[in-house]
Amino acid sequence: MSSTKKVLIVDDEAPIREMIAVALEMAGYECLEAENANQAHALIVDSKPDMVLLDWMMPGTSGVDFARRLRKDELTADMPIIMLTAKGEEENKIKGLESGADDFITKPFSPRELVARLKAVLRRTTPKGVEEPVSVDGLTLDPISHRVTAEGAPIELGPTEFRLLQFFMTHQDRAYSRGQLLDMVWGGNVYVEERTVDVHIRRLRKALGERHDYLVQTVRGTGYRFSANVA
Amino acid sequence: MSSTKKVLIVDDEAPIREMIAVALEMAGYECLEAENANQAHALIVDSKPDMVLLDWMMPGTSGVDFARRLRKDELTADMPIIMLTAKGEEENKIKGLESGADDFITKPFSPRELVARLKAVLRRTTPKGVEEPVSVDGLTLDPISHRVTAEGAPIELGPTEFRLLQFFMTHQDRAYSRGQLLDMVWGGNVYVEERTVDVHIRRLRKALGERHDYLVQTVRGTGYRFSANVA
DNA sequence: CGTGCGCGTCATATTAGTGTAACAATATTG
DNA sequence: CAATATTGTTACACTAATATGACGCGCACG
Repeated sequence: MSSTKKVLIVDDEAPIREMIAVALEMAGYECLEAENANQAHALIVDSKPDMVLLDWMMPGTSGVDFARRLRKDELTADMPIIMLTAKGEEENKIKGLESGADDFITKPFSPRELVARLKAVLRRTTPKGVEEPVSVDGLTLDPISHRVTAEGAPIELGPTEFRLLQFFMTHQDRAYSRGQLLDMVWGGNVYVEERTVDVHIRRLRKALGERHDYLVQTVRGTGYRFSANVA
Repeated sequence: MSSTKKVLIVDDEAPIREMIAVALEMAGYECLEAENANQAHALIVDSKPDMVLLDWMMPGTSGVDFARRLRKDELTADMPIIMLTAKGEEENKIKGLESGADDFITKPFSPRELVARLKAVLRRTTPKGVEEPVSVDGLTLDPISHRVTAEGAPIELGPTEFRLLQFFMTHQDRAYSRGQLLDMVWGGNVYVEERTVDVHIRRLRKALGERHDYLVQTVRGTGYRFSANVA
């Protein structure tokens, strides 16, 4: 589990992106850059960064619009966003936060401030459901220790099954198509057969054993669902 | 699926277009072809494809320019675009994304990859309608979890019955002919006996049980109706 | 440079869902 | 009430969708 966080910087001015990137890299972050909304979107689905630094003013789709767009799509809905804006536009702050930004920084800012805020947001958003253990009917998944147990007894899972189960446990009672599962669990830029999902479902069920395999439910003609309720 | 997607292939080399078209048609897409920007533009306005496959290198207006042009026109601004380019031109990738392409494939590519990418792009650009649960007299259908319950107790439905019920619950108090139901629930381009509808109505009623089967009402000489009010 | 493990794909088995036809029941018409 | 039109029911062959087991490949680790 790589603990280096990926940050996507979206700004139309290359020098600014560069400056920020340097600051962040010195602080141990990995940086991606995009100069407009479309490019940013492509990179997000592609590389799944851990957070987005978004310039307020951009030609084409503005930062706010883009943030809103990200919030709407489930795939990116919980992506942390920090808005960057020029000074003296306090009223924008309102709109920025409304649009779903997690924080707001006005230029000019010091690298130290940026890193500090970023850390804060990351600390605040990352543990949200991501680092907390989840458990259902005696089945527990602990993201921190990367372990799954049934009534305390450990369950062996391959990496993919683990991610799959983690996704399921954090998105219960929802039917997902194989395609959606591929997007969410495998990642945006892998191209595998949809049937592969079946196989991993199978492996997951087998690993869960009779006691818990009812949780992974088939929704015929649609996909799969994880739920503690039968049928 | 219900609606077959139309894909416009723009490339100046006919054999390549043909190859791509064959691959896509096998995967169940409908294909349009154009060999230059003008022709492509005409087809776009004319047939409104769901996405465009655009060759990077073309005589006349190049792929990038054309993409830009599409992005500028409001009518075509959100048309998904996948760029095709020759290998070993990584820096083009940047420009491709800049110009607004949603994805980028370098030749040579396998048909499988092409189809997979296409699917992915289509999946993430097709906005999913926000689906709220509907409920009538204790009967609830939740599109998200893909579940139907009567007073909380789950009801088993096959895919077709599910769609049928979903259609009914979102179009209540209105009589539909069997033909209309076939169009709406089965999809426009399938040929099945109209009496098949009767059978599925029967199955639906049976699944709903005595408690709720009154909701599905026969309109003699016309078809069926879903309503909480008794006729 | 083997070796083992996890992953993706295939081929095959299994099961669930569909459409049709045939017959029963019920309404409609005159 | 008979004759006819329409809908309800059921059984069944057929198809589509999912489950399962096996295989080979690539990669990390020794």
